[in-house]
Amino acid sequence: MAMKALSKATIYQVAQLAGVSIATVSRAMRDSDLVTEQTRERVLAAAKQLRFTPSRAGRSLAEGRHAANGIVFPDLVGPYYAEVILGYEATAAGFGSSVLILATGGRTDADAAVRELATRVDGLTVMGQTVSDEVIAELRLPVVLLARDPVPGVDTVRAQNARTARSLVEHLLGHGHRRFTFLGDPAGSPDVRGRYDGVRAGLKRAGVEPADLVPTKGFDLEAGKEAAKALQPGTAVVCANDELALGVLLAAEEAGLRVPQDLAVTGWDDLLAARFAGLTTVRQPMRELGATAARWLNRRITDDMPAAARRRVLATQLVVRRSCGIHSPEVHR
Amino acid sequence: MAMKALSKATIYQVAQLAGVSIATVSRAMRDSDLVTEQTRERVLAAAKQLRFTPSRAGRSLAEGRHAANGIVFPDLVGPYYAEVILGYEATAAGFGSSVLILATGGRTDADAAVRELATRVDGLTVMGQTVSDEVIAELRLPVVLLARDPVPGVDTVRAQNARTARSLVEHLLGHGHRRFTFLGDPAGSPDVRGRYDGVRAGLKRAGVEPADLVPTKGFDLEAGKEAAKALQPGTAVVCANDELALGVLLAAEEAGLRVPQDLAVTGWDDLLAARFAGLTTVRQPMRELGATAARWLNRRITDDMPAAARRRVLATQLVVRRSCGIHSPEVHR
DNA sequence: TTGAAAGCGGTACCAT
DNA sequence: ATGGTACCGCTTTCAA
Repeated sequence: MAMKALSKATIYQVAQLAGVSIATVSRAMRDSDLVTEQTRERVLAAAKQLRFTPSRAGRSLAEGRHAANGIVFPDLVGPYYAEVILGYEATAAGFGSSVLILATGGRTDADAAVRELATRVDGLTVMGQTVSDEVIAELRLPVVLLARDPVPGVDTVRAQNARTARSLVEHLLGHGHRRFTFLGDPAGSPDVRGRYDGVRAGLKRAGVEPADLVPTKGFDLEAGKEAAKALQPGTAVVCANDELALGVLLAAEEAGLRVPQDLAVTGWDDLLAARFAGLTTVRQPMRELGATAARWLNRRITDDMPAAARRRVLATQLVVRRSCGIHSPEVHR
Repeated sequence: MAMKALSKATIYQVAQLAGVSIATVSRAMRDSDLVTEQTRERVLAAAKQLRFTPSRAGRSLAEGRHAANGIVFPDLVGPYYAEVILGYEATAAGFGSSVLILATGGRTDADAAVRELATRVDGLTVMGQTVSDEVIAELRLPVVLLARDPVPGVDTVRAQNARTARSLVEHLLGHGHRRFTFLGDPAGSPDVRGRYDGVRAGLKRAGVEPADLVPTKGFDLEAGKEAAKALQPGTAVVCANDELALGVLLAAEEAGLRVPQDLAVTGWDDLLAARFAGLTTVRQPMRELGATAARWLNRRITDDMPAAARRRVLATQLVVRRSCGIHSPEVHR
């Protein structure tokens, strides 16, 4: 007994079984009117019996659209990207759009992968450090940039970096810190560069000597621990993200340095771990970033008129805990 | 001047420009042989000039495959799923397969969404508590189950739950704990049920009275804090995951309870935060789970012969820190 | 080596 | 209200 039934049913088979044309089947399964209720029932019954599901490829070809869009990101390590993508997926789903993901991290053929992805979707959201502007420019479909420097004519959604970094510096200055180190590679991502710029601006404005820049090779715990070796006691270490900062915390403990007395440390992202490590950091609206990108992309795909490129910078928020300096009675958690 | 150039080029236009048939274009862009080097060059030049990229829909329809597969998961909150998906994507990419994601959390039409997804891919990986076995059974394509109870005839990849949970209990017993509470909803996911079963088995074997079951409505920090209200001092609280445990830790601190003296707490997942909270927990090979699923799915898609269903349980590892009880000199981090 | 043409599985226009 | 049919863009025989 062969399992013939396993092969997918086509619209032709449904039409035959229902005794109608394929056009009628197509209508019955989509348009409300233009088909007798009686006919529709017959068609639906046949479709059910055959377990018919319209072929996505056939549809896409005929409709000239994929009903899907993609998001390109560097990596998925740490909760940051995951949260962004979740916000993205949820919003895209609301528009009836499937989501394809592409992590460029650790890939040598990122450009090719993005081009290939571009053939499967109606639009693309491109995050941070993934592919060059050139690749993006030659993409022939709607694009939204996320956490990335703007490109003329392309929508861009970002989180506040420089300004909040300045606030962070001011807070540290308030603690009496005068020696600063920035940990992380500003060339590693636009976000990090923004944060670094903000730190420099804040120090300059206060007339304090510029921060030492200690580039890291990555943005994870290990990179932080490694980089911490070069740190001088009595320094305020502003880290590009929480994981680096947590690495520094670990290294400091091993080295017997007290935080914040011997070393002040701050992060960025407000991961769950930051709360338990007592790490002063900056919170970003991650889901909202993803949701906004998805919304804008959908608009680009749907709209006919080529509206002017939009840009938005979502606010971020300083979260003060104990790693940045001794605070008065208030308990920060 | 209309931007005609923006419309996508088709194989016909390339053929015309190169002065050959579409068949030749198709060959030139794929097969190595069967085409003169000279012809190929001409075709590639034309393709380049027109910025031609084969239509994915056209291809899929002709080839009868999508070169894509999907993964269905409950949610993306917390690093757990993100890690699994990252491992999955990386491996799938190695097979030249794109990845579509679908989060069923907070969706009322999960079944329909999964069915729709099934039309866009060559195979599907389905995680934990997302859709019913019935839906999976009626799917007419290769499926791999991840962190989910096996279904006859379907490949399943899971992480060790019960056994490590027993080890965890034994460790707690070693600390002298005799009153246990399990925090989390065993009905909420197969993983959690496995952990609960392991705890019960461990206690039963030791002749200790069964653990109190305190179901939570979710698996996040808030749920943990909320549930903590019902906890009695002097109890060992085994939580279904780290976030719940961290919530308990927070609540304990607020209530002035010392951990582990007044309350022993354990989690599951070994999130980054667990390390900083000193939380005893269990580490899972998250990326490896995803990678294995992707590998198996690819095999199902590629292989012709319907091999017997495979099952694998990946090992997990107890990570002892200070929340479970007072340890001797060793410092656990 | 190359071309003509038959699908692949739908959608939608044009008749009837 | 329904059917016939021309696409949608590509792959792959089958001939030449």
